[in-house]
Amino acid sequence: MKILDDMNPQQKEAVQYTKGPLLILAGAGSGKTRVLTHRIAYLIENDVKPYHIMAITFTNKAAQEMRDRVDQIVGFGSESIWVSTFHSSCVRILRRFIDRIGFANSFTIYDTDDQKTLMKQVIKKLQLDPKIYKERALMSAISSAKNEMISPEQFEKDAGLDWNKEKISQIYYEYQSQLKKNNALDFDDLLVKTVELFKKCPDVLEYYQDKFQYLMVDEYQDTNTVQFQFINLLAAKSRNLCVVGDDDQSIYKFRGANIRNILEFEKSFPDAKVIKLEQNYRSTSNILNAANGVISNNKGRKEKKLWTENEKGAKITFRKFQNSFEEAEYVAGEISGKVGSGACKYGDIAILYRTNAQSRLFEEKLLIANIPYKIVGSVNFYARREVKDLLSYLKTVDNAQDDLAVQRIINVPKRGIGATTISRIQAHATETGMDFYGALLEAQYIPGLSRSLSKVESFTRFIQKLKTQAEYYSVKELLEHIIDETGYVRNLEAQNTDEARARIDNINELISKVVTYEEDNENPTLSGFLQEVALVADIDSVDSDSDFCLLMTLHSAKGLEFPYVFMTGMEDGIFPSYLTITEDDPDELEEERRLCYVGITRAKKELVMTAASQRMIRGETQYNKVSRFVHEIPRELVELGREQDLDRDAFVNPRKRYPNSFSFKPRQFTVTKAEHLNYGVGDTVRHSKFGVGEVTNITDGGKDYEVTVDFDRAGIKKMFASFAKLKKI
DNA sequence: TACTGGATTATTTTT
DNA sequence: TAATCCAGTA
Repeated sequence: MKILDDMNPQQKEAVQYTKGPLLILAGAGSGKTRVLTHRIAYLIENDVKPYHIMAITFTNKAAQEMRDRVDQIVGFGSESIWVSTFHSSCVRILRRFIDRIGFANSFTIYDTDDQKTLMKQVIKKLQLDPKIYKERALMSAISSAKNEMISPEQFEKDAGLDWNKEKISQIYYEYQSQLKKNNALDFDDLLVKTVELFKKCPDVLEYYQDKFQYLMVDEYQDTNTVQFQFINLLAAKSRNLCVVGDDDQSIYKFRGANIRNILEFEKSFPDAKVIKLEQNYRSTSNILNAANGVISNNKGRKEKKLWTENEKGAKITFRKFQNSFEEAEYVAGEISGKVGSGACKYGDIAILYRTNAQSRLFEEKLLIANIPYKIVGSVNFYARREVKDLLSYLKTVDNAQDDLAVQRIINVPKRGIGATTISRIQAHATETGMDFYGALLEAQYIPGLSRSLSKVESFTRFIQKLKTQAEYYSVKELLEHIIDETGYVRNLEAQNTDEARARIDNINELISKVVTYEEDNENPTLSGFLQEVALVADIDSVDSDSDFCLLMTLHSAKGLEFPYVFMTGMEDGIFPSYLTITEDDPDELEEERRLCYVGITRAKKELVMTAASQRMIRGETQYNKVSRFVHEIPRELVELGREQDLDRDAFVNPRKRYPNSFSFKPRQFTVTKAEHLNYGVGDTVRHSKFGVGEVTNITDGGKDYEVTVDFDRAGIKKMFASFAKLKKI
């Protein structure tokens, strides 16, 4: 049978063990995704109906990949398998049944931004001092409570006489009641409400238990208590539960992940079969040994030893720099060198860092070096201001109960409806118990609005008109109509700044996402689009075919692999983070170490680690030592620039530099060449970094056009057309 | 009501 | 550093 071809004995066993609880302890790069996909294929070949199969992955991207791969093996039938993230599975269930626990099925989903806004309103409403009650802290307290399935009632009981906790429980109550009033759920609620639904409505639970007779959970080490309950409830009847995970890769404790879920799986399921996948197919043995060296410093792991038949490969490169600018220049230089020499393409390379803020410098240097790159994470596309504004219009049209959306756009663009007016309307809404939009509709009965009344009325007229149009317009038409009527893009155009242009680009991107959605779905609806959009992560849209260097946090890199990996900012105080070191909590440090392990094991061929002895952190210069994790790599596996780089507390001579760091010679690029350029010699063009300049020369380099531009500010630059994205002006 | 500039403050990681 | 907040002004 071809499903079992090219599999090692453990993998085969995992694929064929389909009945009863199964724990697959899969080390990094041991082919667990392959096992999962082949397991699904195996089930289908053995007459399990695809709609009886559910697989939960960490990202939508992983889900899509899994589906594609199953399709390839089985040939067909993958569409009716549920492959999705915890959150999207829950949304799907709740859309159908949440009315059974008192919500409307058209509920909206609040992202972190919305939660924050709502929390601010709660604090205000309860007349608490925002200096003492920080929304961030409150949100995380409530989120942890939800992850542990603690209701406001329970929270209050647990608080006992603790005055502070008692206060938080009040906030928690109010926060939940506001959500309910807005017919909204936050991310955590998606899980909590689903479990609640299952518990309150046994018939619903039974329906899904019968439906999902074969369950698979990927990245099991990162599940939290609610997720654990969700899975347990679903699997309780069939007991065909297969979980795959690696305790060494558990990196989401801050999000409530409970590592005990995997460590104690055999306690919850005493009859569980355990299969270990310990052969690594991904990395060279040097990389793997470096990873093993680091992770062996952790206590409380499941016993396992990863090994590989792969060749030794290059040593781990470690370079230390005077400051973070040089670090970024070095990385850019190395990338130019590697790609220039034909060793690899841009898409083979990833730059990883601990915090999103670190991406900025790399972005700058890569841009100057003319290296195509993509930043994953930082600000989620759908969280950008212009995108959220437009989505809020759509949400208002779709579900006017969502007060936050209405309030967001009521004065965007400026309509002369100010804070005073809004709070008058809000007061009226609270008094009468109606939602904000409802209050807007009867603005004429609200005293004290005077001059703004007409403005409010013209706003509601506009929205009401949109609502009518929504019935026969496509989502794209509706969106374009909104953009046009509000003059959103025209306003941005008038600003004529780089930032405004970037925003317009994002809006166009949003329109094309709408188009894609409408093309891909048989029954595209406004609600459907909004729902799809609410749960996408930035990583989901990363296309593996495109030739870009990827920049992302170590967390985002989980589940991915790259031939060449740069782990940057390897400094105590950055990674492991300052907080971890100062709090002196061994558990926290172990989590950081696992993160380091995840980073190292992303690399297939070469791993480069860099550090800077001086770094600007929020306007302050910090001096950091080389990360302890670097020291934990067996010394013989590391290739150093200078011997003293690894000496602890070594003094760094600022004059000494690396001669090979800066090699931006013109090179062949492996990018798609534009058919023709929409500018020519003599035209004035704009570059996102260098500003405005005049094109002085264009040569056809075969794979791409090489354009020479004389910039007003930056001087003469030679660049490749497909990446420089010059715009004629 | 809108806008400006100065002060303040926050920082891990994300579905 | 960068985002956000707040007071004062037009």
